[in-house]
Amino acid sequence: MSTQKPPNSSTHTTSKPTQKTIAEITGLAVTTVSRALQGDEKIAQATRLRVSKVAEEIGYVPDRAAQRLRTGKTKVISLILDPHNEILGFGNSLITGVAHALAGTDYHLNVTPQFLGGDPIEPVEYIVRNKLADGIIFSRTRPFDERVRFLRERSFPFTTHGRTEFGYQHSYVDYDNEKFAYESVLRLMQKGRRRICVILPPNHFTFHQHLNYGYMRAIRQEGLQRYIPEGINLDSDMPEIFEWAQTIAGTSDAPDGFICPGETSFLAIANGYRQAGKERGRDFDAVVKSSSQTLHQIDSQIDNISEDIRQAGALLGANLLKTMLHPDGPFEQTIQDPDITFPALKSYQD
Amino acid sequence: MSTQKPPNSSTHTTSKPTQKTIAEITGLAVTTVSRALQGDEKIAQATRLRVSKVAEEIGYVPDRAAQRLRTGKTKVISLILDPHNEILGFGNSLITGVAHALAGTDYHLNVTPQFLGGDPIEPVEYIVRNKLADGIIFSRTRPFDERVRFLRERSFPFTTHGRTEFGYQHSYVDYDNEKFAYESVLRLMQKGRRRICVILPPNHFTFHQHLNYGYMRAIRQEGLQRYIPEGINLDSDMPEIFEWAQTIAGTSDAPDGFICPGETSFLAIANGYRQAGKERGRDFDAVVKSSSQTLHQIDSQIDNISEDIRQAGALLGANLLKTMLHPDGPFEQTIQDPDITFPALKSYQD
DNA sequence: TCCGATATTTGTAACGTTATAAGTACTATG
DNA sequence: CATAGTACTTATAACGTTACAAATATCGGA
Repeated sequence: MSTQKPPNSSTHTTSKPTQKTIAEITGLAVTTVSRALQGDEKIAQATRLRVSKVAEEIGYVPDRAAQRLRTGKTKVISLILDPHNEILGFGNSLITGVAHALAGTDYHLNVTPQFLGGDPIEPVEYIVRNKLADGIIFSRTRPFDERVRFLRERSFPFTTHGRTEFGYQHSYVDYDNEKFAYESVLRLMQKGRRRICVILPPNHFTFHQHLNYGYMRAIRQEGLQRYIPEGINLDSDMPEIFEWAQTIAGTSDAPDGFICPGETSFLAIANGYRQAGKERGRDFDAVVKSSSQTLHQIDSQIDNISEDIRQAGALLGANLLKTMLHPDGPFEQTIQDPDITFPALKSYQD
Repeated sequence: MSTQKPPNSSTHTTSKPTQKTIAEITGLAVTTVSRALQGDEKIAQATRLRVSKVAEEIGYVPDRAAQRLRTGKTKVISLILDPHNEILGFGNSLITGVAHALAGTDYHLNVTPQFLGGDPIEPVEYIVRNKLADGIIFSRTRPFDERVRFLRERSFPFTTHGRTEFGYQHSYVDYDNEKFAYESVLRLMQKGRRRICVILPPNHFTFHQHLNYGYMRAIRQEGLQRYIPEGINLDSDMPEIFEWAQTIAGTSDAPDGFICPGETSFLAIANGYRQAGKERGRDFDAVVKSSSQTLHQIDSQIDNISEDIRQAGALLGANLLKTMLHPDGPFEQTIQDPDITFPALKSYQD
């Protein structure tokens, strides 16, 4: 038994296998291995098969840093999330949806936190500056969103959750908040409510406008009185909303119907009213927008209009992938239709 | 004016500045620039200053892919998050905390989703396999956690939220759930409650044991009857808990005190009891563990014991950084003390 | 003036991958 | 049998950074 080491034997002992390892095993050149792994048609099918089999056997995984350095592509999609509490589980649902869209591709999902109170442009600038991703997804879009402008100027691929009001187009996924608000008013009227209040998001968000339009359209059409709280919005802390609700519950023109585009605002309002001796179903009703069936199942009297956040995430991911594949293709724009399935009114006679 | 291009003129037009650009401007070698930027003491201070000034001016940012390829370090910390709804805003708080700990270092935070129902080892294996991070943080730790074993075997740096029961040690941050449960029982007794029920997490989690120990210690000490629901746990859906609560509320030995290690379980229980005609404060009381002050501020009668998740994140980040810096140093182990500050009992006479 | 010590800078190679251009072998055609 | 085409493979260089070894300059002392 010889202890001598042949001069050209590479010591693939425990070190991570690379294309070089595959090349040595198969006797091919590294270039061939690389192209075979990419599925290049110019490489004989037999070779491609052999290479991928060996790769599989030795547990080869491409070095993303090297790929990234060479190609300039990070193969990463960044999802920017800010910690608003509007809809329970919003972040997780969105993540799950995007991850679902990315499954099967070689793209990784990277979640970048948007700090409370921080400028929304910051994480975007940071990602572009350091080339941390090939594409960006963000939410809470504004009519003239700085981030959209910034990314457009640099031709950096992105998709937004929510629309803008710029003259030019871009890829987005949005929910038909106008319809949600409109239908909510009608539903509350069906239940005999006349003093209908809507909780709006801060007015710098585009979906503030949409909710407002839908609400006002129904209010005017039905000849009702507009009731939009001042000082309170969808992003207010629960205690703030709670206190406000408790206060107004005692007034003579207290609302008897609420449109809550999120669960937390509803919970705070219901608690505030209850503290003031008012009961839901008897003294007031509400239509709540939620992503899960949670609230609805706890109390079937709460009218629930669903916004499928997970689906929104999946659409955002798919739209972004398309946008990156065809930079000059059409803009992928999707509007989600509210799922309006109210329980029959007769059930209230029980 | 000559239109001829000197042979060696590099065209630093609009292309991204690199160390080479700095080298050309300063007349130094690329190596010198690299070492100057690293703050190497062997480089003259004057040079270091000049280099960093030029770098600043031309907007140089290091190419992370190149650094990563060369050094093998990703400079990324991965936080694995699963979408449990136990404590409201758990994920966001944890992210914020870790990000805070990482601010000022050159580490990036990468959030990896743990899919519901997926094997917890999967994201860990994926990260290690593809070398997507230098360190990992995860939560929901189990007594003999597969992930801990996996990472230990490979000497991959990590910190956990929650302890294990392995013979060997590792870095962690945990909350004193034993104390939380114990103190909760005492508090409910103070309020005159005797049939005290605790909602426990699934029993494969370590903090199930801790909560159980604390609860049982107090129960035995006070000579009470143990009340632990079957079929329901902290991870059950709200509707499930709601239904369970509604059912037991009607029984003769219905609990009059609840220990809820999370807000959602409390909300479901309170709703279930209310549906059965029972009111909190009159028919039952609860001690709730929460991260925000939300619930407590909505209703001051809810006794709240706080778990500072944001701080936990900051500690996890700090612990992990230390662990990575001193791989053979002592294990960083931190236990968070519950913040027990109940409102005075006399306030209930109002 | 020469020597060694100290301070500072530099050239070379490499991390793992892929784009480009260039090669080789085989087959069909005239 | 030369030639052109086809099918496939390969050598070379480069992405931007840093580790290592080597070079150069500066200075005090004998």
